[in-house]
Amino acid sequence: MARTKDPAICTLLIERAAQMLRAREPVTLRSIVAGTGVSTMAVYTYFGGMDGLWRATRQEGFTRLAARLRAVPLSADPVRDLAALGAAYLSNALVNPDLYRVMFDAGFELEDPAAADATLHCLVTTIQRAKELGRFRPDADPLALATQSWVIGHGLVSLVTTGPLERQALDHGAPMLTALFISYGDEPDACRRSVELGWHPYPHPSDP
Amino acid sequence: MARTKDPAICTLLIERAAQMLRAREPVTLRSIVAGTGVSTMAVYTYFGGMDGLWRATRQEGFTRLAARLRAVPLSADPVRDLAALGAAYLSNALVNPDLYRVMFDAGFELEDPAAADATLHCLVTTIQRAKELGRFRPDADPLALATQSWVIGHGLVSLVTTGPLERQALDHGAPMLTALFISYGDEPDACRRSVELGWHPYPHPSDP
DNA sequence: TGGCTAAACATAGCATCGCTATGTAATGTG
DNA sequence: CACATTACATAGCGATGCTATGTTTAGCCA
Repeated sequence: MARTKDPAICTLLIERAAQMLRAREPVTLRSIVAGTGVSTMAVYTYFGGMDGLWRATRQEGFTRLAARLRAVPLSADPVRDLAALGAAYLSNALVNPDLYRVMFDAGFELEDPAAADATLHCLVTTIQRAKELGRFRPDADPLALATQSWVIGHGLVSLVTTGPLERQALDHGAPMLTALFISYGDEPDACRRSVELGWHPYPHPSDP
Repeated sequence: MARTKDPAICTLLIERAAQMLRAREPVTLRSIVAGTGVSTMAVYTYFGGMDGLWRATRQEGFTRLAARLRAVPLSADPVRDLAALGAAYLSNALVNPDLYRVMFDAGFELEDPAAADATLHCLVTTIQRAKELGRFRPDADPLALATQSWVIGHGLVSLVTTGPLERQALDHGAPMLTALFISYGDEPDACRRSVELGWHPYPHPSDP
């Protein structure tokens, strides 16, 4: 055989793309490799072209999202945790809005589709836990509820980051999730308390 | 003065852009004017560049959406009508998914912002009507409920058209809207009936 | 250990992109 | 009817993503 690909360069290019994305600079083939010492061909040997680099960047976005969701401290109250997970979802998207946009760009394809499923599964297990504690109806479909929570989170983030809604509109998340959870059988008063406890809609300034 | 701009050419260019968008062809300056007899400069005299043409296309998207919402037949049941409006929103986005994507692209700016507000106002008036009939609580905020309905519709459409969710996931719209309306005070059984009556999630093959 | 092979990487150039500078034709007005 | 102003065509510029080609380096086996 011959030389082996340097994984450091691979992550360097993705990191640089994400960084330029956040800086609102145009992400072009030549601007990415400028200053790194590597040539434009690296993008092709590593990712097969710009499309591949966008795909890898999308994957990076899901990786960061998964890390952020995994960092949410879980409690004995799964409904509170669901709200906390939703808030973390919003927080992640607001910290890297451009990375989030790339994640859901046209031509949605990942090299590792399990990464996207993992984030949903994170919600599903928490919903399952809520069911076992009798917070939701026994016949509640965890995947359906997880999907509907996702729809709310994505709808909010998407409309806020692209402009039509003000940042303050994120506050709608709490009552919307509350309405959704109640429709799945949770007791209204307890649900409101739990969601209020878990809901922290505004992002930390930190950015992992 | 001198020659006056030909509005026919203006609409022709927008129409062509929307058509190429739907055909999944790359929308480039030269490909747009190819075959029309007009030169590339027309895009600059009419729209000031490609950005202006995208902005005009975005506006066209809102115009079509408004027409579709206005075409929804209203009934004596405003909650039914809300569901019908939501379904029409989904229908419009599914018929022209690429036009819909352009509408909410980064750099959200319209030459006529009232067009976007008009669609929301369409929901607000129906919600107001529901309040007057006692379907929602007297202290319900119509704009908040309209915004939250929008979030659900946009979240669904966005996740379905970009890939992560299957088309069948649109069925989540009805229970989500039901949960939302109930949280605003509607009587559960009546709400379910109304939403079911108004909900037609799948688009007509026609495309105005 | 050393030579062969294949993969990683650099360089140069191509087609095409959006855009602008410049020239021409057409139209409304005095 | 002549002029000035605007619409539109043509040509070309810098920059884009990508590819063809050459060079260098790393791994395998005799």
